[in-house]
Amino acid sequence: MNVRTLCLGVLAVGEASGYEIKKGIEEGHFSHFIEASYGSIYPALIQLHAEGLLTVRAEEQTGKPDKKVYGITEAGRRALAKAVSEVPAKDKFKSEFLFQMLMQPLLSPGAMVNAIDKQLRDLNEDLGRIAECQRKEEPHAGGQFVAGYGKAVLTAAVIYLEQKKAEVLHEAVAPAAE
Amino acid sequence: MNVRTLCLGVLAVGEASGYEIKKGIEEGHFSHFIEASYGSIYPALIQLHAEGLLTVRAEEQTGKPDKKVYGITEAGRRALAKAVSEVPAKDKFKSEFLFQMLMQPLLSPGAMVNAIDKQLRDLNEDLGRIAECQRKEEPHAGGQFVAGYGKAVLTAAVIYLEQKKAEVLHEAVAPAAE
DNA sequence: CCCGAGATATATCGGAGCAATATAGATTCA
DNA sequence: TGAATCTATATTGCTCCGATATATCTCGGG
Repeated sequence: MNVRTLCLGVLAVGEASGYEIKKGIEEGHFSHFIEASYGSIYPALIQLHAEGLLTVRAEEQTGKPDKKVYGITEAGRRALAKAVSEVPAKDKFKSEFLFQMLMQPLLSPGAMVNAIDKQLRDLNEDLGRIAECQRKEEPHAGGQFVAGYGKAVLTAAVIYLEQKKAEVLHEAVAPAAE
Repeated sequence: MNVRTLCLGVLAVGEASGYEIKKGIEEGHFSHFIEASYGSIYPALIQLHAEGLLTVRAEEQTGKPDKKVYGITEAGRRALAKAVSEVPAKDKFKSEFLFQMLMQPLLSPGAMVNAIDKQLRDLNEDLGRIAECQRKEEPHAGGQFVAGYGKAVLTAAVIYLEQKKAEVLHEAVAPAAE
C-alpha cells in the first residue's frame, strides 16, 4: 500500500483537492492508522491523473490559487478494488517513547515521569480525535470498526501507563522499601 | 530519533556487528517498536565510526567474511544520552489492515473474515515474540516496561478483533435478523 | 482600522530509510 | 549431492517525510 492507493481510497468517498485530502487524512478515520505528506500526495495525484485513474477540474477562486479538484474514474475504482484485495503488509509501529523507556538507565526518575506524562497526553489527544470522528461522521461499518480498534488499543496503553507511572512515583518515594 | 541513535542504543549494551545489530533489533526488545534495514544500518555505522562515536575491530573468521565488531566510545555514550534526553516524536502507527477494513464496501464478508484471521495470526505472533523476550532475556526495568506495554496493547487488539469477527460471522448467517 | 497569526492552496527539494538484490563461503538436512 | 538456510557486508532504486517557498484570504485583538 502506498500513497497512490491512499489517495484513491479518499477520492472514492468524494471529490477533493490535494489540500483537502491531506486534511481528511489528518482529521478523519484515516488519521488513526496512516500518514502522508504533501511531498508524496501532490506527485501521486499528478501521476494518477496521467494514468487516467483520476479526473481534474480547476475550480477558480477569487484571489486564492485555483483549487484542483480531483475525482476518481472507473479505472481508478478498479485499481483501488484490486489494491484493497491484496494481502496487506504487517502493521508497523514506531515509538521513540518506548526507545526512551528502554534506555532507562540514562534517564532520571523525574525525566521518566515527564516522558510518561507527555505520552499520556498524546494518547488522550488521539482518543479525543477518535471520539470526535465517531461523533460527527455518519456511522458506517468501516468507520466504526476502525474507530473501535483504535479506541481499544489506545485505552489499553493509557491504563498500562497510568499503572506504571504510579509504580515509578512509589519507588521514587520509597526506593529501598522492598 | 534516527537509525544512528538506534545503533548507539544497541551498542551501549554490548559490542556487535552490523548483522548482529539487525538481528538484535528483529528479535530483542527493540523489535516491539522499531525497525531498521541494512540499507540504513551499515551507512550509519560507517558514519558514526568516522565521527569517533564508535570503535571497530575486524574479527577474522575462517571462511566467512571478516566480521566488523563495533563498540561504543565515551563520546558515543554522551551522544546517546543527549539524544535520549530529547523530547521524542509522537508514536507512528501504520496499518494496511485497517485501511482494508475502512474500505469494507469493496470487500466480501468472506474476504473480511480472512483478513481478520490473518491479522489475528500476526498479532499472536508478536505476542509470542514478546513472551519469548521476557523468558530468555534477563529482566531489567526498561525491558519489562516495554514488553508490558506491547503485551497490553496487542492483547487489547486481539480481544477487539475476536469480538468483531464473531459479529461479522453472525451477520453473515442472519443478515436481516435485526 | 490595521497587523499578525493562522487557514487555504499548490508545489518542490534534500535527505532518510526501506526493500530488494549481489556476493560468498558455511552449515544443515534430506 | 544438492537445496535451503545462515552468517556477513554492501549497494542501489525508489518511496516518502519534513521543511520550505509562495501567494492570498480571514479573523480576532490591540
